[in-house]
Amino acid sequence: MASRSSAIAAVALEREPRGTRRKRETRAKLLSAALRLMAERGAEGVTVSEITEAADVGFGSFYNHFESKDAIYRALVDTVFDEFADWLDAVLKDVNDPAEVVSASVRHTILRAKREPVWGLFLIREGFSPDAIDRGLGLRLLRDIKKGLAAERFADGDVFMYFVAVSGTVLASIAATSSIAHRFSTKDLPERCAATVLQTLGVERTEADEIARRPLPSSKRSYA
Amino acid sequence: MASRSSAIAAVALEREPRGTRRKRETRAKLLSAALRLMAERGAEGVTVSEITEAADVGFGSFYNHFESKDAIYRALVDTVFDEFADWLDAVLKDVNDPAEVVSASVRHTILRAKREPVWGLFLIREGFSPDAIDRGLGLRLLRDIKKGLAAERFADGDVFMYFVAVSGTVLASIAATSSIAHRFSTKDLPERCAATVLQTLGVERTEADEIARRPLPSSKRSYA
DNA sequence: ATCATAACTGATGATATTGTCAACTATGAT
DNA sequence: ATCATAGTTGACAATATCATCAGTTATGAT
Repeated sequence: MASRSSAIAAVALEREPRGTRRKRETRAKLLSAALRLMAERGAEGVTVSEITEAADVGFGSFYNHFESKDAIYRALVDTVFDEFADWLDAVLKDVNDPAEVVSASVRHTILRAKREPVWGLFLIREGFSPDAIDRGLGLRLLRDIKKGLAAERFADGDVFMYFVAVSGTVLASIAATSSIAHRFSTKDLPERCAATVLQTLGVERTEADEIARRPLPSSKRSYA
Repeated sequence: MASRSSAIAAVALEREPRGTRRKRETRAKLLSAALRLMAERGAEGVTVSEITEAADVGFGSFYNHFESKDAIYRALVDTVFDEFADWLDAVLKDVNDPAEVVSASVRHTILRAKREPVWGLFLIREGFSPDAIDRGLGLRLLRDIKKGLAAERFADGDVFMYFVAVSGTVLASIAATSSIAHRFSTKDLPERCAATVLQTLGVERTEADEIARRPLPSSKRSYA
């Protein structure tokens, strides 16, 4: 085990010099700390020194990687919204039924929010900001809804309303988990949310339930 | 017309001494300025001096009314979420059909967000914050959904999912208006959103469309 | 008209935050 | 082993923000 992991480390070293790795890790620590703090208190409510302290790096290091607080925030939005959309595309590239694509996307999103509450918090906090909808996750959803309509898989209807209904329902599901949810069960929330969304898109109730419970196409690879 | 309104003003003066009115107006100016600034930049991203400057009152006046930035923010949440819920209750008190209550609530909410974009911005910015769902608007919606289920007006289903679907769809409608909406028409958005929401609750499509287009019970009185 | 009270005001000192920089350390090439 | 380079670091000065307070103005009762 030890020899195996050091062999892996050796290979990694060969590909990526220590210096480069060190820099990348500092940047990653800053991004991760900023994600947590900004999700909890909002982008503006966090100071640079709080970020560097939480990341356990020197104050000055921040400015080696980002020119301002706003810059790290923008980098964060890119990471959260775009990288996850790319990951979804990779995981679901072989799924042909648009209904199943939407269902699996919804489930993966809610699952990740549950596994990484900070990620979920950031998603709901920034998901409605005017310049955030028009990005990775949103564009991807719009595309899938159009596909489903073209294939007559969804009931003939209003693309725009379908889009806001699906995105809004998913975000609200995640948000409600940490507020009123104490009075409700959130067991099987990914599946229940997927089923509700499919019904809104006009899929028959029993079929919606069935699709929402299918084995979830997944991946061993981490999100980013 | 002029004599009528000055008569009203005279009565108001009699009931409310100038001093009291002055104080109330200062407070109102502060709240209104804070609403605009916090909606645009987030609660934490605004300074007290920015608020007093925008409100056109002295810096020190702020602390006559609120003990901190956080205090004015909380007062704002109360205003936005609770007063509007009370207003909705007053306007819709004579409507008996739960489907029509939900439809009219949805339409009024979107209409107000359109008339007062700052109000809408604040609603979507704070509507998902963990302690904001569990307030006026949210509790009211929950109550109406339960009523509709008890009356078997909505399809038998998951109260929690119904709640998040309706609230999420409304918030996302408002949010999308100022982002991706440039590629879609938002004509009749209140009605389209109400119809979508009713369908999600299990109301038949043609009936949902009809309810969503009924004359909207309204009121001459302002919201607050 | 006079006065006590309530509300407003901006200057002030205390504190917090920012962005820069010169010194320091780790890295990897020679 | 030596050295140039890249990356890290915290101290520092400049600036921003906060909360208080003593002085001012408006109000309304006598």
